[in-house]
Amino acid sequence: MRIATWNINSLRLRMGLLGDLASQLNPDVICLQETKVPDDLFPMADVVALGYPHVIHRGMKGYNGVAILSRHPLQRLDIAPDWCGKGDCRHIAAMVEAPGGPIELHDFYVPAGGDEPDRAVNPKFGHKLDFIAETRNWFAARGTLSRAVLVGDLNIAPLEHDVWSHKQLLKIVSHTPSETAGLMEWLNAGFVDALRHFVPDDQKLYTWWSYRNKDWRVANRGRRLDHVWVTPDLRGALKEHTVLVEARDWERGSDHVPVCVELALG
DNA sequence: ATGGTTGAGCGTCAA
Repeated sequence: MRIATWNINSLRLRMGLLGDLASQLNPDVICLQETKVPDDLFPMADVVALGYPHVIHRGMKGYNGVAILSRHPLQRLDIAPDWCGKGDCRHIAAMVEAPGGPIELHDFYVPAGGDEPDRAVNPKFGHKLDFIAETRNWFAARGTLSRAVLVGDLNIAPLEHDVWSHKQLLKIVSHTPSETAGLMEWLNAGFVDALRHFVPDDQKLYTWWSYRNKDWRVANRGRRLDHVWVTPDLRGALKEHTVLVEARDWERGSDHVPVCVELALG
């Protein structure tokens, strides 16, 4: 079972690149964030033509938006609350048919949080902290989960080597101590960091490079904002991972690159 | 400290 996640930054603009992702990574399931398409305009026919007939999506005009595309049947899970009461299309979940039984799959798009890491002057930062506290509490209250996978653009790079300079980013939103501690609490509410299962903590690992760097590869000022978490019972099933770094050079690409994890289920 | 770029949609906000 191959599960990919990608902040596509507009699904309709990058439909062709989604095809490149599908052919290069061969995922069974693709989780998207920032689709930026209202549900009534979702390009269902194009997605089905790519080989993903089982689709759920939650979109709105202009911002946000998440979708799960699958080769295997899905059953939508509507058990989570409306995070922070905003109704803003940042989470979608499903039970996915898989060898050995269904997998519970969560696709998240955590608020970016604005520029100023101070909730007193920047409500977007407060929203981000509240969001990750709510999600952590909700998963913790569910007790020990099994056969669950959580992916998405979590907009936080939690570890020192998840950013190009730990020291220079400590006051930059995405790597401040309140965010990284909050994300680790959420992770520890029942998950294992699948990408760090494959790549040791002392090695640099990025999934995002700003549009604002002319030559992103030379500067290499990346951050690991995109994540794949699995419940501990699936740790032994983790088979391989891919961070599709070359996608950052795709013509009119996203500032995030796709990430894929293969699980040996059954 | 600042500025740099992109997308949605048409002024400006969000990232």
